[in-house]
Amino acid sequence: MDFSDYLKDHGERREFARGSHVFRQGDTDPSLYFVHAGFLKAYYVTESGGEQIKSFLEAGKVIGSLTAACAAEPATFSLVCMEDCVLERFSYDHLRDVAARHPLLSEMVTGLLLDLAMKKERREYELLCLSAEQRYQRLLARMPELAARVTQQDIAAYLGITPVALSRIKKRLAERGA
Amino acid sequence: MDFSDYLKDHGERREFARGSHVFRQGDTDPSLYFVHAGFLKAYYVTESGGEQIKSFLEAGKVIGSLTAACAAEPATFSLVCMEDCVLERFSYDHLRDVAARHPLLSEMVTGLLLDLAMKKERREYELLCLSAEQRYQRLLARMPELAARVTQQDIAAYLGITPVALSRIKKRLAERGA
DNA sequence: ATCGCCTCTTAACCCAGGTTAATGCCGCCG
DNA sequence: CGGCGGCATTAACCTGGGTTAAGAGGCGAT
Repeated sequence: MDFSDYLKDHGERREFARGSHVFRQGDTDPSLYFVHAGFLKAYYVTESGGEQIKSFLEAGKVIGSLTAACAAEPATFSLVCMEDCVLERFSYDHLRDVAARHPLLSEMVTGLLLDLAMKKERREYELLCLSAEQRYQRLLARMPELAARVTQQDIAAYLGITPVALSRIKKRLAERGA
Repeated sequence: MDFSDYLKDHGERREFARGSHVFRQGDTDPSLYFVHAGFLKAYYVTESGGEQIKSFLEAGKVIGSLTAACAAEPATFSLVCMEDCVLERFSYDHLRDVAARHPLLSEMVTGLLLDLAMKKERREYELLCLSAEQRYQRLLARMPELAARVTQQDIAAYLGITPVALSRIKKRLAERGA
């Protein structure tokens, strides 16, 4: 039994329209979601009302609130669809139960967590050690299709800056590059 | 078999003097380390030569380079002892092998990864959404003993700012608080 | 004791990014 | 068709943090 078998047996297929929320910051939805198709963003709302983007999710990714799924605490971020999406809903607790009897699945779970931890670590490095300009260039290198798919506002919110600052950065790069 | 049993059977006890490195950025040491006693810092060296601290490690924590342990790539950070340390060295691959036959241990491994992922996520949130001043206050709240154990330079490097900026922040807080 | 080294603080100046606001553009809706 | 709302860009001004440098303890070594 591998992950796609598990989803076939125990996943609940759910469709979301562009713009609709899967869950919101503060909700206690303990589900995880596998992205079949579509494109989503996970974002924090800061106390001053600003929106900062935690990550973009494309087909093939798994997403959900760790705090809600594993610690029974409210989600620290919101998840919204930027395109029409097809998700497969499942429960982390249930997956772990089943994985306990299926080595292949179990390996996949630790692989998932490992992958998540490494991604977060890379993001930590970028936020801690790189300038906004360097983060922008890395983002373009890693997700070249992103520029077409999302607004400058969202790219800025991912980088942790304002759209105004991003516009300045692009101008700087264009001048230096040309 | 639980984790302390595993360490007893398969861990290699190693002692490090204050100031010595366990591994350095770029090394390919695939080991993980359990901290028996002491205090360490994990830090990145940026291209401009600056030092940014990824995390502080106290007794009871597990640390190692994910990239080196799981992806056979060089470590992205260095690990140095800030006090004399006693570590227990083990291999992630081996632990996973053994865990495959010991449910308790296996649960402990996923718990470890989960804990790591949640910590990284919190740090990501702080770096993305909070000001240096807010990060400083949170750090004090979370690790009140830290101020005594490390220098202002290290606290600043953890926050992602310079010691000069940290000094200014403390002055601001003192003036506002008084 | 004193020298040297290191840490912390403070000040002066600089720069990246935040804020606000104006402009132009595009797409949508009536 | 015209109007309107959202997005991107640009400019002007402000602010937090970086940089450099100076001075003030603290402390171990000679």
